[in-house]
Formats: sequence, C-alpha cells, structure tokens
Amino acid sequence: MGDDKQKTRDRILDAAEELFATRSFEGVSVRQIMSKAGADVSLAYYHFKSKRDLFDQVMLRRAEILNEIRLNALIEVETLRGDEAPTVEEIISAFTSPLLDLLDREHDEWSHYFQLIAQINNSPEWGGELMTRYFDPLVRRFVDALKRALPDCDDVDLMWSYHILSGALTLTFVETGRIDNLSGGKVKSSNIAQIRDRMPQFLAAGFERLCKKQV
Amino acid sequence: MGDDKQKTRDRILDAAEELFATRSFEGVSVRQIMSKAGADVSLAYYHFKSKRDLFDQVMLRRAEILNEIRLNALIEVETLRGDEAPTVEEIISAFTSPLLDLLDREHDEWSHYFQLIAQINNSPEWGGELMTRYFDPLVRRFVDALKRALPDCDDVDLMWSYHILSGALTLTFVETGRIDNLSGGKVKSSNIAQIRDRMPQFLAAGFERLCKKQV
DNA sequence: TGCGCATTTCAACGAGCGTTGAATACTAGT
DNA sequence: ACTAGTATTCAACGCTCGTTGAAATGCGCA
Repeated sequence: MGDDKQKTRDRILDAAEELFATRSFEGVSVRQIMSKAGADVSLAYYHFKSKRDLFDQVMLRRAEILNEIRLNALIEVETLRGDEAPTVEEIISAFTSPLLDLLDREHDEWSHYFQLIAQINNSPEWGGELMTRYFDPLVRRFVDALKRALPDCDDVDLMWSYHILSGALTLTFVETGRIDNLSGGKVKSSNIAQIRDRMPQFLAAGFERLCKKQV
Repeated sequence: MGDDKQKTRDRILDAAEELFATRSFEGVSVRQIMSKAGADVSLAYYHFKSKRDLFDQVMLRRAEILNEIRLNALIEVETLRGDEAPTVEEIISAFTSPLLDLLDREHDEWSHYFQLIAQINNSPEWGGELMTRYFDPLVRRFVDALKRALPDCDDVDLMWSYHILSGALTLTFVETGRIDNLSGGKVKSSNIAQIRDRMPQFLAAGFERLCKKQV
C-alpha cells in the first residue's frame, strides 16, 4: 500500500511546512505537527529520521521544482534574444517572476514554503548553509547572465546589487501586513500582481545606475 | 547598590540579545541566557517579569536610541536644503546610513540587535506587530519626506518601493556569508563601507524609475 | 486461510523547559 | 551594631520536549 504511505508522509510534510514557516523550527514541537497532520506522534519517526530530517525534507520537496522553473525562465529569455544578451530587467524578471507568480496563482500551495525560505534566509544560523545548499547553483547561473548583460560592471557593484535584490524578494514572501498598515489599507501585501512587474523595474534601475557609474 | 543592579540587568540583556538574535526566541532557553550572563536562572525573574518581557526589553533598549538618530539624520538633510526638498538619495541615505554606520563602527554593540530586527521583520508571527510598535512612526515620517521629493509618484509605486528598500536593508543586517561564497571571497558581507553608499544609490534609482514612469 | 511486510498505535524514557517561593548575602543609613 | 531593603542563591513544581521499542493493525499474495 505505497499509496497511503505517500499520503500520510505528504500530510506530515504539509503540516510541518506550515508550522515551521509561521512559528520557526524550534517554535514548534513534533507533537503539534503530528496533531495538525492528524496522526500519531511516533509516525513522524517512522517516516523521517528526526525532527531535523523532517525539516530538511520540507525544504527539499519544493526546492527542485523551483530551481527547474526558474532555470527554464532564464533559458527562455536567453534563447528568445538569440545572439544578443537579454536586458537586465528581463534577467531579473526571470529570477523573480516565477516565484511571484506561484505566490499569486497557487498561493495555498506555495505561500508557507516561501515564508520558510524568508525566515531561514534571514537567520544567521540556518541561512548560510541551507540557502547555499539548495539555491547557490541557480544563483550563480543568474549572476553570470547579469555579468553578460552588464560587461563593464565591477564585481563588487554587481554582488551588492544582487544582495539588494535578494533581500527585496525575500521580504515580499513574508506577508506581515506592514505595508497594508503603512499605506492606510490602500496597498495590500497580498496583491502580488502589483509587485510582479514593479520589482524587476525597480531593481533593474538600481543595477544599471550602480554598474554604469564608473564606465 | 543600584549600580550592580544595573550592571547585572544589562549583562542579562546583552546575553539575551545575542542568543535571541542568533537562535530565535524559542530556540533559546532562559537557562542558557542566564548561563551566558553568568547569573542564576531565577535572577531573570527578579529583573524581568517573564521570558517574553525580557525579549521586549531587549527590543526596547535600543529602539529609542535608533529612532532618535535616524530622525536627526532626516531633519539634518531637510534643514540643510532649506526650502527645497532633499533629493531621494539624500532621504534614503538618512534612513539607511545611520544603521550601516553603527553596524560598521560599533559592530560588537549593535550587530546582534540588527540581526534580531532582521529576524523578526521576516517572521509572520512577530514581524507585523513588533515592527509596527517600535518603528512605524519613524517610517511614516520618511515616507512623507519621500512623497515630497516625488510629488507625482503614485502611492502604490511609492509603498512598494519602500517595501523593497526595507527588505534590502534588512538582509544586510544578517551576515550569513552568502555573498562571500557567491563572490568567491572577493566581496565580504562584513565590509559595510562597501554597501554604505551603494545602497542609497541603488535604491534611489529604483524609486525614481518606478515613480517617473506615469508622469 | 495464513504468511510477510508495511503501516499505525500505545506507553514510556530521561531531559530540559518556564516559573516560583523561601532562604540567604550584601550594603546603605541610623 | 542594627535594621531595611535590594540583590542573589537554592531547590523544586508541573509540564512538554524529542525520541524509542514493542505491540497491534491492515493488506497483497501463496
């Protein structure tokens, strides 16, 4: 009955994903996860080696899908242009839009995972190792594309620009409602359509100003 | 001996600040904090009402200092200009540079606090309420200044631009070493001097492009 | 029907958690 | 030297934690 096995395992992963995302790794107990998953505590240790292993599997489950989608988006803009390099905005859009689209169109399935990413990306303890492990190859690929679009850009400028990009994208994943408050309700953090095109526009302008100044 | 009281209380706050910042609220026990502070467990409950109260006092201790420094920086660029509005870059710089300067010049004293800010800003559970409580008045003041510098800017563009700014600044607080890896060691996340001027330059370009497009 | 295996339940372990109350040490003012 | 009050220590509470081993269940196949 390998079908039920998959079903239970996935229910545990779903519950863990949501709770880890909203309350952090240490802020949630295995018992709370299994209670949300509707299964006995010890089943967690039948399907996973430990709480930490469960966490790693939560991370891994969607990372591969994500990397493939984003890589395809980059390849698409590159081949579309043929021999000449894509614009900075097109590259950035290939990096950010797949995520924002998933957050917009398949919100229930992806929002918790993105929140989890945001949390570990901003944690000194987890951020370095985990983000490197799961996303570095893809990021290098994008940085290379940006270097080709901005051939005269200094490495220091380029890397700090990417750093700003990364921070901006990350915060968008966590819908704290702060922007709703600050705008007096006129702007909603849940309205991803609003940020989808603005994000690459804003960031491309930054890249270009920083990289052009010493040409 | 009100002097020793202050000394012990501050040692507890220092230890708590560092541990909360690196391992999160739930990831650290009161016993671990007091062990680092070199004092008995129950002293935590003599100086503070609860673990949560200790956390709040850690947040509060530096928030007021920070708000004053940043407000003064804004007032300074405003009065320097006299009647005409400061440039977008000057306003952004007044918002970001005080923090980056503290991180650079008084690293040991401020780095843990900034890491803590980064962590709660990216937490859906804490981020909304705590950031609003401690920093919203100041943020509103800066957003108003930006509105004056960009009078034709749509509110939606302006708020999302601020959102990007906030995410970029936040991630800079947490030194995960990712940028070190990605750049092959050529760029160091600890080298705040490199980002100090690049951050406002980059972000001002973004604000201006987003806000000018529908004029 | 019964064997073998994957899945699930039940009960428990030692450890650490946040928190408290009572007892002790210290020190400033008389 | 005595007192008042602040600061610190000691021992313990009830509870939850992550994890485990053994027993029970369900199921495809002989």
